[in-house]
Amino acid sequence: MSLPKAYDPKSCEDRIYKMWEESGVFRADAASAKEPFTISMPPPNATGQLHLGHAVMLALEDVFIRFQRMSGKEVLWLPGTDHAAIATESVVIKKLQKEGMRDPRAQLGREKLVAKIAEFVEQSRGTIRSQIRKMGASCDWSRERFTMDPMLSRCVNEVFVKMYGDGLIYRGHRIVNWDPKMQTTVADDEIEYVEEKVPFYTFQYGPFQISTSRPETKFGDKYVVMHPDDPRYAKYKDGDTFTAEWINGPVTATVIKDKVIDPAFGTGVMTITPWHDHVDFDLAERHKLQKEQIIGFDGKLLPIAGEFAGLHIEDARPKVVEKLKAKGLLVKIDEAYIHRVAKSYRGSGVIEPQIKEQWFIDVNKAVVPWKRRKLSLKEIMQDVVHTKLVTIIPERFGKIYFHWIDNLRDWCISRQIWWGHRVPVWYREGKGAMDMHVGVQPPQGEGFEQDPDTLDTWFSSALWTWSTLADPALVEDFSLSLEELLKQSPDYQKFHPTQVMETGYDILFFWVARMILMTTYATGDIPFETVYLHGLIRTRDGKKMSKSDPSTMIDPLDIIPKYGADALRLSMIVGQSPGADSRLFEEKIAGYRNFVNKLWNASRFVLMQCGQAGIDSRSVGTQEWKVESLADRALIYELGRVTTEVSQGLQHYRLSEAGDRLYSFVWDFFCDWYLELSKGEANIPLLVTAMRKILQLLHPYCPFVTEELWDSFREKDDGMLIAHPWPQSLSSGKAGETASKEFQILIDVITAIRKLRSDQNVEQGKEVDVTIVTKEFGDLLASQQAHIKRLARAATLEITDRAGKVENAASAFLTGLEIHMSLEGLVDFEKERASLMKEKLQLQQFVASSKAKLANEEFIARAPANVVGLEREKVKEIEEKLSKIETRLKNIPS
RNA sequence: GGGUGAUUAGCUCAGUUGGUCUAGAGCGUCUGGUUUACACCCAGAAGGUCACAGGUUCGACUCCUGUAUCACCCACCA
Repeated sequence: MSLPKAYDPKSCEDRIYKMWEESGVFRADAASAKEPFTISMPPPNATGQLHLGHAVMLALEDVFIRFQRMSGKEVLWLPGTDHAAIATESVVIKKLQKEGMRDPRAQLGREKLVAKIAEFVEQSRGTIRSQIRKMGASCDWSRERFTMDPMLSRCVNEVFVKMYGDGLIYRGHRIVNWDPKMQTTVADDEIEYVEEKVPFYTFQYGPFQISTSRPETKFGDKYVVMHPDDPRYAKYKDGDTFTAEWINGPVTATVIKDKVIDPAFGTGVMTITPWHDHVDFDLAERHKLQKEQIIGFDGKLLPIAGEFAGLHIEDARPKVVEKLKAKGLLVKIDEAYIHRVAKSYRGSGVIEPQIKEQWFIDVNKAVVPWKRRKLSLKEIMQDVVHTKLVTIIPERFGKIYFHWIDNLRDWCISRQIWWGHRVPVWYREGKGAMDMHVGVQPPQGEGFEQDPDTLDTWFSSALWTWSTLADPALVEDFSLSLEELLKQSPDYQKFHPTQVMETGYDILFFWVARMILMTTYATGDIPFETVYLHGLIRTRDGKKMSKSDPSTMIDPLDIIPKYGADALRLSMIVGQSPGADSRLFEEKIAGYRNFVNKLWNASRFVLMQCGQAGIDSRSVGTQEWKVESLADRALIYELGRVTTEVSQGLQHYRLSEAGDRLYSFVWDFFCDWYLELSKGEANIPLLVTAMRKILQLLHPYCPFVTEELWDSFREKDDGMLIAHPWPQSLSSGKAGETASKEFQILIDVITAIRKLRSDQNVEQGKEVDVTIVTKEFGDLLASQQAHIKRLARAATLEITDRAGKVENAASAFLTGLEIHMSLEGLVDFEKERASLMKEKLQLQQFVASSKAKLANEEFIARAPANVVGLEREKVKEIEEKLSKIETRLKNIPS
């Protein structure tokens, strides 16, 4: 069998993926006796395309999954998509507008628009499915879910009803972030602040001067607020009233004193607009002040604005300023004022706070039974992380998480858009009051009308780890409570809680925190044991890749055909630490493409050796392989070590470290030395065994090449590599360690000779005579002379222990035709001895001084007991180190 | 304003309980190479006061304090 000279990912990736998928290895079995290992794939938004953020998520999770699958776990990796309420609706509306529809909401109506969005989503999900496959993700497609599937929707309703019953969901008039463009509320987290330079006006308001950047909201202002301790305004008392000339004539205003006012800012006095500002709203609530709406939900001024009514706020501003100026009330304008404007994270308009009736989740009400206490949702979120039921990697995000919870306000869950889960509440005119029905199903009676609002998209995705595992066959069985439903769902029983939640740190609050909140509340169990957070992928210059600037974007779909999915995966995993942003650029990917190719060629070489020896590479394992050479022994030892280290690394989610270890093992040890030395005297059974192990170890990282190569090394009883058991680490004990050390000496000698040749400008390829003078390693080097001769191009090699000509007996000398100088490579042991001696001396000094201290009665009497204890412990520790150093010194041949 | 992190070779980054780190890798640069797989390769070289200043220690890139620069997150000012 002969393989092409270079690995061509294009020619095999799709074929291999198809083979895996059709074989059924991706499919999890809820009836299996094996220990489960579950990851719920963070569902990409059902809009548009996958980007590098998704690619890194898929790569990391696939490594976890493949490792655990090979390690004998029953793995479930459940894929799916999120309906992404606002994001999707706004994408589709924009699309329709581009196609010429002026106002799609009004023109189509609810039902038709939702149908249009559903159509778009279906298409988009198809794209996403194929992109996930391109990355090699070995997820269980038979269990693919969508947040708006019937069963997932039912879970949403179940949880809503349960929370309502517990008094955790309430409806109230509160100030919310209103997006006039999308005509919906937006969550606190979904707002980002953009700095803008705007004029900052100061006006005369009765006896006070007040400043504002938004004069157009000031029509209804009839309170002035100042700090109670501000001496400038000491003569005014809380509750005092006065008359002020204002935009549309005189108003009666009231003085309010409150500590939120910063006396140092502006004039230290402000008027308030409670309907359109969070802080003012809180203040108004505290002092029970009147609130008036100034701006309509369409962003235009209401009748209270008098002559300005109907104007859009943007247009009204200069006109209002003009009028105030004409009245002589404008004191000054500061043109360089930096103001932070709230904008929607979803990329639509400027946020205008408004008071609206909305649904909220109360995060402070202590009604949730947890460990024989009643806790609030906030407290539950804190408890599960504090008690390490949920571990966050990297740890520092725990702090950020707690900080976020401390500042968490009630969560507004209703949205005024149409795409999403409709609030499961129905109303009808009743006798005197409104009839309200909150239920999983619509009410029986006549005349009920469902709440027009939909739920925040994170409400449904917060249930993702388990709503996806509820048995869809039971969706119509409404006799079952949520608890019973889950009890009767085999997947839920087998695979929940999940083991790892792997996602970007940017959605720690949006999603991870809310999953912990909702899942722990709804199921009484955590959603996952470990949270593994990855960082953002940035450009080479450290900039964010943004859709608005396509030149900064790297599209996985451009990279994969060029470099292969394996190379892309490696470049996003190796050399990255969790939670840290990283930069990606083509050269980096090319570097890992080269590695993949190196692996390919190493296999090719091994296969060639098999061919030359007339051995079938697929039936070597049945033969006994014998350990022949020093290199063989060293290989076995190193193979054992790398297996142990990689297994441990993967177990502890240290993917980068383990990957890096494999990279250098394969390239620097296996290819550069073992394969080179095996030329001419290949131990084929061992070579094939090593190759098989390497493919197994690398498979989680680069599944495609390894599976492709596996075909050449697969024995009769082997299936696909993806399903092959993870290699056990062979232990070869002391003998192996010695072999490894001796092998290192051989490498050092060869390297040293090569370096000498280079220093002496010996022509490449020209053979020289070499003399090595050594006391300790004569036998070793003599047994390896063929290798030294070949790899260092030595015509003759003399090894002697005559140290006569040499001052330092420990250093070796090389004598070529014209070369006679000292060789540095061999003195490692000497150096080691020297450094160990130095360390030993230092430690001995410490032990001596410390013991003297401990013998001193005065010290013992005066020092606190724990200090003495610590000192003793430290002495013990150092003495242990000393004894280790002793043994190491003894092991150095002298 | 509060918080978190980063600062190691020209560039991108590793360095997990302080002691084989006399600080490594990849890319780039330079020199030389058709050696029984691989030029997506091989052999070598140059290049670092581990941001700065103190402290703890027998010993600090690693721990502590402070400073500087950068990045991000949270809150938000009328």
